[in-house]
This record gives sequence, C-alpha cells and structure tokens, in this order.
Amino acid sequence: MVSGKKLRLFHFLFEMLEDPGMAHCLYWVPASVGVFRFSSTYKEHVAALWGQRKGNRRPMTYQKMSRALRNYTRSGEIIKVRKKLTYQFSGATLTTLRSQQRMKNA
DNA sequence: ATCCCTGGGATATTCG
DNA sequence: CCGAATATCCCAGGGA
Repeated sequence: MVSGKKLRLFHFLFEMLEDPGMAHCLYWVPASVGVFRFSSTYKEHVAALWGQRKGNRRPMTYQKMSRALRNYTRSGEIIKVRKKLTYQFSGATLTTLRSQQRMKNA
C-alpha cells in the first residue's frame, strides 16, 4: 500500500509540469496546447520519481513509463506527438486537469 | 552497425 | 473472483 488513493500517471506528469523546479526534465512546449516534452538527459529522473511515488519494487525507467504512456493512446488521455520525447494531453484530459488544479488552489 | 526512441503483445501485480 | 491501471518483460522497426 502506497497511500490509499490512486494517483494516475497523467496526473503525476501534470504535477511535474506545473512545478517550475522540474522544468529541466519535463516541460510544456510553447505554442501548442497540452503538448509537453521530456528532456533526453533527465527523462529517467522523471521515471524514477514516478516509480518512487508508486512505491514499485523495481526502479521505473523511461522505457517502462513510456509503455504506460502508449496505453493512453487507446483510452485517449494522452496522444503521441511525432516529435522526439513529445506527447500531448487530449483536450478533455487537459480541461479536467486544469479544473482540478483550480479547485486545489481555491 | 550502434544508440536511442517508438510501438505493442503477453503476462504479472496491486488494489478496490 | 473480477476488472482497471499500470508494471514488467521482450522483441521488432526506424532514424540519425
């Protein structure tokens, strides 16, 4: 048991993106709504943090985290952008994420 | 050819 | 026991 409440991968990534301190490893791509990119140098750090947050037995890697990201293609939360290490939240997912963020800050 | 990124099937695990 | 959401494993394809 990690904490009791489920934290989804896309929620975690959104949190990282909203944290200025994480900008060196994960950041929004200017000019495109909901598009973000991993730093090729620190992508493994983001994965490691995700694995720690979930309390996984074995360390999380970008390879495994990206596999989970590809599953979102089927469910529609996130789609892959043709550019390297770049993905995009679907409009609906982004709307949900942003509204939840407002409620938290209110 | 090598490295790195990408795509996805199969199976295991955790939790409600 | 069942299903959702990964987690883990693994292999293949493509581009610089």
